[in-house]
This record gives sequence, C-alpha cells and structure tokens, in this order.
Amino acid sequence: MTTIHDVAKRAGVAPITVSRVINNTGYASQETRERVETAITELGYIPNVLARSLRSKRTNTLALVMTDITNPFFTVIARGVEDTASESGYTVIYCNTDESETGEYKYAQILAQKQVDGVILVPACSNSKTVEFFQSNNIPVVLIDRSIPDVETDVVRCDSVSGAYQLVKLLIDLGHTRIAVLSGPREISTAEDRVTGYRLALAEAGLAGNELVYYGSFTQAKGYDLAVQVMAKTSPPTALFCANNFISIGALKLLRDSGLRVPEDVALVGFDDLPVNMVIDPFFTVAAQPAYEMGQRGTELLIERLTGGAPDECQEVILPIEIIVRKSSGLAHF
Amino acid sequence: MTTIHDVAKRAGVAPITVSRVINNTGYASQETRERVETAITELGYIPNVLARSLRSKRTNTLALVMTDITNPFFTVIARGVEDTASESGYTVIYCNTDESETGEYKYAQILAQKQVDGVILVPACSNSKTVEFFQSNNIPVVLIDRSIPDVETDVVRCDSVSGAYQLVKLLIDLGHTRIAVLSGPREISTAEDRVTGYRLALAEAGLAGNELVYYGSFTQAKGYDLAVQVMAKTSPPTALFCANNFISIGALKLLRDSGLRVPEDVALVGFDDLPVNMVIDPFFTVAAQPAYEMGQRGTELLIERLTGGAPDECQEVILPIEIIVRKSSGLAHF
DNA sequence: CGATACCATGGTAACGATATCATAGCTTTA
DNA sequence: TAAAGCTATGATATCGTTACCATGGTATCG
Repeated sequence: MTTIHDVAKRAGVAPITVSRVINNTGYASQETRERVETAITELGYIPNVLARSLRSKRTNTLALVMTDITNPFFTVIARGVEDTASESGYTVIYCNTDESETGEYKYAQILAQKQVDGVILVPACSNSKTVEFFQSNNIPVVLIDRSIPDVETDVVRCDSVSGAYQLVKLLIDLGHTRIAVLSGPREISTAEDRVTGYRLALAEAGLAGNELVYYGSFTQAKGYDLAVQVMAKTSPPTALFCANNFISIGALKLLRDSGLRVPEDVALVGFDDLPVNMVIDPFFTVAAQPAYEMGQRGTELLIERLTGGAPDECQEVILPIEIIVRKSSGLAHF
Repeated sequence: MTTIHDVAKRAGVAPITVSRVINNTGYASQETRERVETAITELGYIPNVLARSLRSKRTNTLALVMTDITNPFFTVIARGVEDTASESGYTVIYCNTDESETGEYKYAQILAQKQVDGVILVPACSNSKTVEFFQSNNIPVVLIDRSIPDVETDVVRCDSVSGAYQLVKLLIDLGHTRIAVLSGPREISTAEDRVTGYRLALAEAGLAGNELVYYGSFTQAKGYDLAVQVMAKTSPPTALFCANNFISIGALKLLRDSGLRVPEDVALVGFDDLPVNMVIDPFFTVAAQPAYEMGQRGTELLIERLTGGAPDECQEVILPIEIIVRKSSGLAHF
C-alpha cells in the first residue's frame, strides 16, 4: 500500500502538501502541483478514505434506507438519489429493510457505525425510534414517500389523499358504486392516506355506506389474498382500488384466476406505475408518483442540510401525482 | 461523539479491554464484561468502524459491481449476495456501471479508496483493466455471470452455450427453420456464448446457411430496434431467440406493434426469467439462470478467498440452467 | 517604509480504534 | 516445586490522513 508519505517523499514535499494538491485546498504552486501529480500516477497512489474520514469527520456518504428494493418504485427513487448524490460527490449506501421495524433499527446501528453523513429514509413503521436514534447521533434524516407523526425532519412525499381521491372519483364517475380499497399496513402513512382519499371520494358521492376497506401489506401475495377476501363477499365490488403496484398485480392475478375479466367484469385502478422497460403493454390506470424526482429532491434537501444551506425549520415537499388513464379502469359501467 | 475512551473511563478499565469485550477477542472476566456492557448502553456508545478498519486493515465490506441495477436478473443476484454476505458479517456496497467501461473503472477507484475487502464483478467489457487494477491493489475479485479472457479470477456463471442451444433446438423441433438471434454486445461473453449455442443448434440441424445474427445491447430499446431490422427482411424469421429478458420484451413489443401475434405468427424464446411478483401471466419460454444462487456462490467464493479457505488456483463454478416452456414458443409450426 | 495581505509550505498532533508486547496472578503438570 | 500454560488486564505505538498553527517570502497599500 502506497501512502501519502510515499508520494510526499517522491515529490520532495511534505505529506500535507500532497493532501492540499489532492483535495484542492489551500495553496500549491503550479510546479509543486505537477511534481505531486506525477508522483501520484507513478506510484499508483490511492488515497485511503478511511483515514481521511476519520480525521475530517466527514465520510461523504449518504444512506438510502428503503423497504422493498425489488419494487421498481423504490428502484427508481434509488436512481434519483444516486444521480443527485454523485453529482455532489457523495456515495450512497443502499439498505433494504423488507418493511421490518427491527431490520430498520439494525441498519441504523450499522450506518451510524459507518459514520454516514446523512440518511434518506423510507420508514418501515410509524414508530419514531429510528429517526430519534439518528438524530441523537447528529445524523440528519430526510423522510421520503412516507411520513411519521411527531418527528422533526424534512419530508419529501406525494399527496396520497388527493391521488386516491382522484382515482376513486374516476371509478365513481364511470358508474361504480361498490368499490373496495386494498391497502398496505395500517401504520404506514401512505396506506392510511390512500384509504382517507378513498373515503373522501365515496362520501362526496353519497356512498359512505358502501365502504369496503382492506388493510394488508404492499406485496403481490397480500394483494392476491385481499382480493380473494373481498371477491368472496355475497355482493362483491365492481371495482378495486389498490394502494400500490404490487397489490394491483396480485389483485389482477386473482381476478384472472377467478375467470373475471378486467375491466369488463371488475375495474381496477392503483397507485404507482410500472417502469416502461418491464412492461409490454401498459394496462393499469394508475396514480403515478414522480419517483425519480422524489429521490432527487430528498437528496437535495439532505445535502443542503449537511452543507448548512438549509433553513432551521424542517421542510415538507409535496410533489404532484399524475393520473394516467389506461385500460384497467374500463369505460362507463352499467 | 462518545468514544471507546469514554466507555473505558466509565467502566474503570482500559480502552483495549472495552475493545476486547466488543469484539469478543482475548479474555475478559464476567464481571468486567458486564461493567463494560452497562457503560456502553448507558452512554449509547457506537463504535467507529472507520477507526477500527484503519487500524485492523479490514473493512468487512464487499462491493457488488453490476451493469444494470434495473434488470431483475441482477436485482436477484444482489439479493443472493446481500444475504450471504450479511450472514458472514459483511456489508455490501452496490455499484451500477450502466454497461459502461469508464463507469466501471471509475467505481473501481472509489472502491479501492474505500478499502473494500473484495469485489464481485459483472464486467461491462471484455477488457481486463478493472480486474487488474483491483488485483494490483490486493483486492480479490470474483467474476459473476460473465467471464473475461486471460484473467486469473474465480468465476461463477451459467453455461450460456448450452442454454442457447437448448432453446434454439426447441424452436427447430417445433418446425422452425428461419430463426434469428437478437443478442447483446459482441464483447460480452454471454452475448457471444448465446450466439455460439444458437449456431451449434442450427448447424446440427443442417440449417447453418440460415443464420440471422444480430448484436446490440441488453436493453428493451435495442431489442425493439433489432426486431425492427430483422422483421424488415424480405423473408423474415418465424422465430426469434433473444439473449436476455429486456431484449425479449422489446422484441415482443415490436411484434405486437407490427400486428404480429406471438406465438401464432412469430415464436419467441429468450434468456432470463422475470420475477413472479412483477408478472401477471407468465408468457415467455425462457432459459432461466439461478440468479440468487449465482450471487450466493460468488459471495461464498469471495469470502473463502478472504478468509484464506480457498485453494490457490482459481475456481470456475458453472451453475445449471433451467428451460421453462411457456406460451411464447408456441406449438409445432407448419 | 512599516503594516497588511496573500502565497507557499511544513511541523505536530490528533481522529478512534486495535496490534503487539508486557505483566502478573493462578492453575496445571511433570 | 519449578516450569509451563492459562486468565485477565494494561501501556504503547500505530493505521493514513487532515486540522491547526507556524513560518517566511513576496506583493500591496496607505
């Protein structure tokens, strides 16, 4: 391992001068700079960022903690984070909690040990333990996609209530009166908010008595499972609103397996689009969240806070949702 | 920030004793152990792994460098790597090269700076620069999925030649005689191997004169593009063999856009399955590689090498491919 | 022309942990 | 009972870098 001392010796300068050249801090004459640079390439010197970070107390590393890395929605967020972070010279550590609270806390420990400068968190629960842990260790946190009650952090999310309202309103306008919502876990803000939007739309249409609310989790298997339950009712709904893409896929699978056609027999709308490169024939009517921008804005906020450019109070950024009408919602019903 | 010194002071011992308790190295009496542990929890002490790694020269960190993080095939590999690594106490840094040689080399620098213990690499090119760079910095490398000529490393991959042969043979057995292959970049071993397998099957059937070989890249857009080219021929093929899942999707899209039915008008087979939770109705006949096991085995090999449990010579692990026949290949033709 | 500012460079200490060696009491063994 | 081995603990040096302070030369200014 060649160190900064080896380079310094070869270039005939002090280590600190090499450091200045590498980091472009302080002064260095053109001539010294060149001598150092040739020494670096001749020796194939690679700075040791562990030592650097230990001394400087900055790792230039951010962590992205999310709940389901297999979901393209989060993969796209990750892209947004990665691109934005690397523009500012940060690297990103990705962590997958699988929607587990203990997994999340376990990762929090590891990340603090690794001295990450900041964390972008998609919380796996409504519990504030993880956030408080980070904050007590002076690690700024930005929440993304989901919020947590009674916590002081920056947040980047979409207006799930409004998105859900619009989707359900669309179904009502098409003539549906028996509409079910298949949602995620009750403790997750987005799962709740989407149910709230659903209720708003029903209430407005005088259908408050027809509520069919199912909570579960944001997975295909659970989507299938919830669809089994709701379609087994004596008078099953004519339309389903699914709270995310995987629930939509699971529900659609159950409907097909039951010999029901979508949208002819049952209409389907849901949150979160699938990425173009994974889909042959876009089918789902969805409320599409700007995942890439969510990652981007979240990272920007975090970096601002790290570099002191952020205001004292926490910010909440709410990005717009786009309703994309495709085939699964069908035409006017009845 | 509370340090190991603070803990030591509180527990009335030397820092090194705290270190021993934390790491379970050396001796410590039950009583001391307890005093240290209560001091740790009382102070909320978090060890600084930067300092630890700087001194011990081990980061317990592996890097997974892959070419396309949006491709489920690689996402699943990543899962295999993650699970295996964390079982042995390693954390994983994920890097996405987007199939770019320069991106790959750039990441190599960063990873060396971060002092990763080892690297699992899906090479973006047939060039050995990156591997040699790692090796010259004493960082062991395991290649996964793709191999590189003239390089001494462990490799975990599948037999692409055989998988391609079997898929194309299946098409021939169904009666097809004009079959095209849409492959990835010429420099990538898997792209080449799959063409080789295709050629083998044709030659065996006495169809060597009918070869239709298209190289491109492993993306949906390129799959579409290559399909445009091949279907524009005066006597277009009656079957396509696509070298990966994204090419398959792109090709299928073009066929649908051209009003052609699959498999009735054109049959389609390809490499790499799509994950169940992303698909409603499995359609593609594929050669499925055991992605999870590939990640797993690759990581095991790497860890063995790090802990000195590996033999001197490099190992090449070749995992079996499963041919899954579904609808896209159709029934007997003509 | 002395004060002030900027440029260029270096010495020393410190970041927070562990490797290495040392010490000393106690137990086992021949 | 002396040698050897185990248990329990600590002192010191060091990993590779940068923060901080210091030095001296040259340019600028009132």
